[in-house]
Amino acid sequence: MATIRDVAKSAGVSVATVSRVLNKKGYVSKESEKAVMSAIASLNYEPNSVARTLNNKSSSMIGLVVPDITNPFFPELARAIEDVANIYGYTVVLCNTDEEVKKEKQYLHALKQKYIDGIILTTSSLSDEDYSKLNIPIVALDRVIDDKTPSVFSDNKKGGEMATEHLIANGCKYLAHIRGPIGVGPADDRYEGFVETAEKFNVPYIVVNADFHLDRSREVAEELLRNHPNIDGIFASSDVAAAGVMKAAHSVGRLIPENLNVIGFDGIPMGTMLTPALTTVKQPIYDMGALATRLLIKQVEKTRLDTYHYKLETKLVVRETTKNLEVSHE
Amino acid sequence: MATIRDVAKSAGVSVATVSRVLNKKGYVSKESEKAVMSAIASLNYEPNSVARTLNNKSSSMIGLVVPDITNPFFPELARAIEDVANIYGYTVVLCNTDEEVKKEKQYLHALKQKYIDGIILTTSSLSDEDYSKLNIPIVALDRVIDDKTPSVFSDNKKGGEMATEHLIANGCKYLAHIRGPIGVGPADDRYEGFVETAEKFNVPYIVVNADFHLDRSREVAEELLRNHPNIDGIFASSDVAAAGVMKAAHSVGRLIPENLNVIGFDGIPMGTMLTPALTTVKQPIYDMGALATRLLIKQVEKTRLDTYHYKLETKLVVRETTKNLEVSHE
DNA sequence: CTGAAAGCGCTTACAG
DNA sequence: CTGAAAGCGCTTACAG
Repeated sequence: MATIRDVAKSAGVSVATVSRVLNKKGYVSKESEKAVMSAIASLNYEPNSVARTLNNKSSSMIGLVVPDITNPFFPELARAIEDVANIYGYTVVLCNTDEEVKKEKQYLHALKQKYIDGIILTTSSLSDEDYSKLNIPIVALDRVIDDKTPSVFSDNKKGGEMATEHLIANGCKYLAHIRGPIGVGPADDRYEGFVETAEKFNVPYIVVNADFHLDRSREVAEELLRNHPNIDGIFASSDVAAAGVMKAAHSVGRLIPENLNVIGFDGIPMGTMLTPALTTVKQPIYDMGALATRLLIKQVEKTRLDTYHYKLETKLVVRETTKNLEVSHE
Repeated sequence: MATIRDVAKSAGVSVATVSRVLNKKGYVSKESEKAVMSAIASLNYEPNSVARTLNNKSSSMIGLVVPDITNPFFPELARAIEDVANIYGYTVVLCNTDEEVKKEKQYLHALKQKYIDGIILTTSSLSDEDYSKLNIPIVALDRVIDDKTPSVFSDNKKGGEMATEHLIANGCKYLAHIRGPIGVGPADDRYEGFVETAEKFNVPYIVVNADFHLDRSREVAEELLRNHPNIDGIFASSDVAAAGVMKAAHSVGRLIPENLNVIGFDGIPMGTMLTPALTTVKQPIYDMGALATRLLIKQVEKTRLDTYHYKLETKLVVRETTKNLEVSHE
């Protein structure tokens, strides 16, 4: 492969001059530029990015840290991130941490060694100072780390309210919430939205704890439905949990939506694949990923951010697991 | 950050000696080694991987090229790849190509610039020579590129046979196959397995063309079920397509599995989330990814491969969308 | 067993 | 506007 020396020689100039035209930096006479350009073309020269990285301490790579790409919430996020990274000439390194501190540390470390330019964190097992000690631009996605770290997340509380209002508007008289993991910000916010709305409208409700996973949600939902057969509206804290609720309803012989409304949260593609298709509160997943990446790149390129925290709107997507129970009773 | 010079100075040796202990290469006296080790520890020194890469022309990174990580077949593959890459000290760069030649070329190019050590391809839009010209170790995953490129894939034909046999064993008298995209190897093989088995057992069948996507599969399945109401067993070429079939069945009022058996292919997690849970032919997705990565790393580290092409077994996973129709009629 | 030196392929003050 | 030289932080013949 041709190097910058080869180009310099072939163009009859110094490597410094070649470097200048490569980077469009500093003065270069028209003639020199021409000579360099044609040398580059004829030698099929491409600057070596590793050598550049070593000098610039910048690799044009960003790291994406997720708990587990297998969780259906993340692929779309990853796609968005990669898409906009690609537009700006960055490449993305994928890291699954399983929320393990050790793995996360190890990855952040490895990324730093590689002069990674920035990191998008969708998990945060470490302490704030661990992150700031890293001294690499970070954007928090689907969570908030601290005030100084830019973050992108959706309005989970309002989403919880929307879900609950929808159930109530549909005539549900006894609500339940399959709550996500306690202590996880988005899950807590959705819970709050649920509780406040149910109370605001004076509708009785029950909350049961689960995680975001299918099996656990299914179990608790089944028990819930058996013990409280008059529940007629369930808000699950994630779409996957809602799928578990649907299975539970099937087990106990409840018909969705005819005598049980179910609504999820997230808006992942799986929801459309269910039968009946899942009504949900959709987060703008792709937009979240895209925005986070833009913010990160801005930081990398030292552009001042005007806003640090972006709360994006969620949207009610009515599909087939909810319907107006009063109308249907007629 | 401390550099190798700092360590050398602090240990009272030359950088060459430090480098030797770092790489466990060449002779170093016990004493020098000790001095270096403690200098490393006290300075908290870590070798700079970019500088190493520049020298070694090896980055300890591998590229993963997928059409779209959002396709639910890929996250598990990506996870497996990242897991084993991590074990061997490699990091993975994610590239979505949308099967576009231009994007793929651009990525392969960028990866090469970064001295990427190897590439796993789950797509192959380019010509064989484009790949060999790259001159980077490659492993083909879920497809075959050519004889000299190691590949990992599952036994799609046999999988198709298993699916079909299962339907027949369940007493299905009139079969249909929702075929995947024509010309895509795995889809073609599943199709062949279906046709041969149906003919072998002399069971009438219909094949309709679709892609691997939900909507198209749903459409063709709905039309199929309307026009041929006596179809009682459908083999869909992917789990996502099977989800489409389930929606179609629901639309036309067919009950699964009571009077329509449905079986998918892939074994992605979504299948378990459906109600009823999807019977499927499971590919060993994680194992495929893991094996491909091991093969790639072997090549990178110049270990001779004894086998180039690995065809892995698929497995029938009976869940809730199939049951013996004859028994149920009693 | 060890060090001085060249080299990986760039970038960037500095002097002119 | 341009080039010689130092430097980014390592590795690796080579000579001793």
